[in-house]
Amino acid sequence: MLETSGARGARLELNATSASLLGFLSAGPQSGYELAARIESTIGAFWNVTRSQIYRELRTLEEAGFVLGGETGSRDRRRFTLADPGRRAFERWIARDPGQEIIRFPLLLTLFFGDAVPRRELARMLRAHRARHEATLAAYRAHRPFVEREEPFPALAMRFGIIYEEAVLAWFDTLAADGLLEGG
Amino acid sequence: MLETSGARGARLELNATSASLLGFLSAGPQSGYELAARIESTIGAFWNVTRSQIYRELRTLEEAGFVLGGETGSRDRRRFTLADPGRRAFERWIARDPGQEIIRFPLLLTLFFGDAVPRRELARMLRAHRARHEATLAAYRAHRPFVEREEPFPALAMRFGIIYEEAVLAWFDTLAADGLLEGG
DNA sequence: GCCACCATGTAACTGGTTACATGATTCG
DNA sequence: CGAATCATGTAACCAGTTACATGGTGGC
Repeated sequence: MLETSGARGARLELNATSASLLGFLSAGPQSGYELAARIESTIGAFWNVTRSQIYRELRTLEEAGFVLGGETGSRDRRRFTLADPGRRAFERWIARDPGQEIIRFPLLLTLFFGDAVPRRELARMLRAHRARHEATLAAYRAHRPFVEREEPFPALAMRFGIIYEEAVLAWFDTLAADGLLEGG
Repeated sequence: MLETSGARGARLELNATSASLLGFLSAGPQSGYELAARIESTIGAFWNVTRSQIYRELRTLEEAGFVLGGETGSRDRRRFTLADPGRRAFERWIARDPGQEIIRFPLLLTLFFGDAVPRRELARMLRAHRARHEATLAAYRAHRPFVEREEPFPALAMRFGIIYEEAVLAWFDTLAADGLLEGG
């Protein structure tokens, strides 16, 4: 009688992705698709997650008794509800020391090996990426007031996003000053 | 007779990790361990790779005829040499458009859900991470002159590293101004 | 000459990505 | 009402991490 779903649950080691699902489910029951959309638009910039992953983690969390799957709706949609063991697991998880950041920045790889890249190609790439970052920064700035008013902690993360994007653009400017964005 | 190693090789799709191995092997034959050390100390900050991965990719690259494995030395060491098809594959790869960066910053996740974290714990974590970033920045600054003198393109990537770390520290300072680093 | 540490690699597992399937909804 | 798009999910594959094994080397 020890093997209840609660007991199983207590032993499941959360990973950051499934932990964040629990965190988002605190706000109420959601389907995988809904979670994916919210995650993408909130922590997506600094915590990359794909939908497939979410569905897999939800299944695991359900088996562990951390979330409860609801009825299957249209298009097979199921909303999941945060269960009590899940809430406790989340609280334990969120208080542990977070690891270092991991960055994968393919453009820096290209630049690192820049010797081997045709100059105009390189310039074209740099300009395209710069434009992308400008757009991202603009989007952050547009949403900022709302987030700051409504959600203090997420706003601190967004602040990072803004400072980060400003830094990236400043870096592009140093490349431009070296003439690397011209041509192509 | 079409299935020579060259023909096989031409079809192998490179991923960024194996491509960068080819890039590093341009500088001469190296073992997996040696590659790991050089990668860690050069692109490690923006291109995370583990040793196990390197060994696996080397095997694949060898099968494809992109690198040539040498004799087994002491402690099973084998140095790999860049072969001609490998050099061509690298040149094709490095000229393609690099994708967007992917960031996984666990501390931001913690902060995003900061409501749920005991205040002193949070302060402790933030201070610890700040210290880590200060150390990283100091290390970059120390190596910078050498890299700028010797390797222009890697120096541009390092420039990013410095700007990034400065931005991260500036962000920590805004948190400090909000009193979030105090206590604990 | 033994202990600690460095160099080198493999195997197994977990997490992340890509490709695919299909049922609603909207709109021209 | 048919085409395009959105919502929802699964399965298979590939990449990344963790844990482990073991042989040299250098210093006491």
